[in-house]
Amino acid sequence: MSTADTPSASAGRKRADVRRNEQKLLDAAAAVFVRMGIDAPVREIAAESGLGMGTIYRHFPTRADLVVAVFRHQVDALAAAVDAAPTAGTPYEVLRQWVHRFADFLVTKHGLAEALHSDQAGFESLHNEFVERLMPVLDQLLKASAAAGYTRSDIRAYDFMLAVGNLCIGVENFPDYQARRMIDLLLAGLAQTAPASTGEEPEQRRP
Amino acid sequence: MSTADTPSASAGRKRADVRRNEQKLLDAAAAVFVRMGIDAPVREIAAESGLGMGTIYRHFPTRADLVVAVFRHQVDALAAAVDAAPTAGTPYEVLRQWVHRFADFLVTKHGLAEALHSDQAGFESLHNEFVERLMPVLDQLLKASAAAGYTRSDIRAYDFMLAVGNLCIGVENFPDYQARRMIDLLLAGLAQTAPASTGEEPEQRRP
DNA sequence: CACAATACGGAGCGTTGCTCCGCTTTGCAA
DNA sequence: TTGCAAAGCGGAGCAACGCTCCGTATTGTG
Repeated sequence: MSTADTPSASAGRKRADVRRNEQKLLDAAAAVFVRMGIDAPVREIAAESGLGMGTIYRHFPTRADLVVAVFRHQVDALAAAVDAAPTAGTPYEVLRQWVHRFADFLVTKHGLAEALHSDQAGFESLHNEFVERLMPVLDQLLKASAAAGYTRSDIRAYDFMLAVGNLCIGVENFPDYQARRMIDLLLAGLAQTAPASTGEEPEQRRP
Repeated sequence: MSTADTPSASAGRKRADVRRNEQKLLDAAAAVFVRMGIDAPVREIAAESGLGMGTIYRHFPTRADLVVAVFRHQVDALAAAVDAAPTAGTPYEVLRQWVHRFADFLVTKHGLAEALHSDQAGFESLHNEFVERLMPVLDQLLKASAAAGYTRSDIRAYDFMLAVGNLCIGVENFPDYQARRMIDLLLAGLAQTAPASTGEEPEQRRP
């Protein structure tokens, strides 16, 4: 549990009830998202939190903003993961592992992947949040892998990120669909030299 | 224009007004889908057709059924394309071209790709229609290409079809996203031998 | 031409995301 | 402690959606 992060965004001098309610909201939303998925009605979150609709919408102007807030620290963790990783293999392997972690994150949040690419009004903020936080990381991984000669260098991080996100769509509704396999296929398409399934050749120079 | 197919489904002895209205509905729906996308309100289609809500829902129990009916002949054409094609290259090239045609179809119908993988109630029929009609074709293409040694043989048509469909999601809302490139990447991942960007080596035996 | 069978129309239901404004709570200053 | 603006809260209400229901109109056959 403890799904929402610290008092976080704007710890600056706020009324006590505001901080308290923001936390309540984040906790309630997190619980409801787990129980009913990202698409849960706002009223449900209001009920869970014991607060009113108005309160929700003052704290988070749109449903998407609430979603962003709930998952922000997990997105941060994902963004930070690239530094923390002790280079556990070739750049390609590092890229590969990060992509899978990204996919796991999307898949475990019911409906997140779908929402990310939704045309629903207001959901651009969700898209933007992900792009802003995660694309630089992916770009870095892609460039490193390409520079070391493992993968093509003509693939934009933006496209690749959206693609991976897209491939995660439908895992819930169509249990037969094996998103992981398809992500691996995409990664295989990226590799330009050896399949590099087990990176055992650190003979490439790295920048 | 002429987006709806023949009197088609159930030409069997029906009241004249029924046939007439079904056609009106299909034409109106096709027009509205082009103008406002797949997600257009049913009321809009009712207005366009000059008919009432009740009529729509008697002919097509759910919005998804209407969508299926409108695009059925295009799906048929896609399914038939594989036979018509005079084997314009290696099996891999044939597969590749068909996949791109499939993608083009999805992309040009605003919101179709999204709807295909939606969890919205009633939209399973859309999914099913596509899987039933198109998966056998794709399976055949995949098997042919694999048998000729061009591509991996461990990829299921179902997964691959959903993946390609998924990659088409978001083209409308995020103009920067290059779905085609990502589909090519997936196809590249499928190839296990040469990149085969221009199939010029017909030295593989074919069954 | 009459009349049963069939189909139509659109008001209405339940559900959404989001807004609006009268009422309550808070925390500083007296 | 207490008074009182400023700030925040609650939930009825609005518009839009998919879909249903049933009184009325249309059809085609005896």
